[in-house]
Amino acid sequence: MREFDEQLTLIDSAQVFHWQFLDDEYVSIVDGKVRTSRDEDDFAKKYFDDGRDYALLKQQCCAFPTAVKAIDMLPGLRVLNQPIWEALIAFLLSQNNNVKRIRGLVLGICEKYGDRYTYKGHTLYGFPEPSTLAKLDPNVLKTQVTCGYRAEYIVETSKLVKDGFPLESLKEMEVETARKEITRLKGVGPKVADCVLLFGTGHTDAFPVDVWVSRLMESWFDVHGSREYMCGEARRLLGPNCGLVQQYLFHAARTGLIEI
DNA sequence: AGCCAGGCTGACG
DNA sequence: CGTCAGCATGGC
Repeated sequence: MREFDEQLTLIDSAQVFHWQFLDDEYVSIVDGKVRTSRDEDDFAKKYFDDGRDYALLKQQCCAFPTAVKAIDMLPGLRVLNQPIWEALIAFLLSQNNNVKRIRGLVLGICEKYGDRYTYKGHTLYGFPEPSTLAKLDPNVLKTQVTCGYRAEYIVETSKLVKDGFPLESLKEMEVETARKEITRLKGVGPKVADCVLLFGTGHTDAFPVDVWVSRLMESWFDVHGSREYMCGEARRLLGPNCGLVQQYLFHAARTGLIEI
């Protein structure tokens, strides 16, 4: 029996956008299959990050009271290991956007172009394949999903992935190498890259800096400068699991749990 | 009503 | 190398 905060991790944390609470359980289509938070197969163990010592995280950043506080205030928050493709599309849509709308866009792209599934009388939709999105006219996508200028990023990226862009091999690379590689995709800058690496390839040392993290780095850690600089400082200060810590910090800041 | 959102691109110094 | 307008859309 897995113990973690499902509402927090799967719905509220903004690391994934296509889970739903139906009847009495959390359900999604992940990698082409119906998944629930109660699954106990090997895929689920990896996806839900079973086996990680989350208590150890606190120890690793014990020099930083606010980090410890954030971790203490959010017990049961986990960092998922998502399929890279799904994380990539979701975070392409996320840029310069708010969480509520990102969820709508991700669900929209699944409903419009993904396979349909039936689970206990509910209809669910999976992520569309790269080849499916690669065929779309960006203007049509823009009309059907209202993702604005991001439509071109989605289609361009889908074409490259369909034609063999090696997403899986990112897992074997050092963060900086993987980062450089994935930012070749149009619409993938430093921040989106770090989200894909943190949530999709298991790079726990990827440290996404968005507007919230930028603010919190200044006020909680007294780190000032460009987002790239903050990124490096975070790794230096918080260590090789700084990405996992980021998730606690981000949520604490964004929800106002801890005052910026 | 107007600023903001899990930013990026391309242009220009 | 750093800076910056422009970008689509909707939440609040």
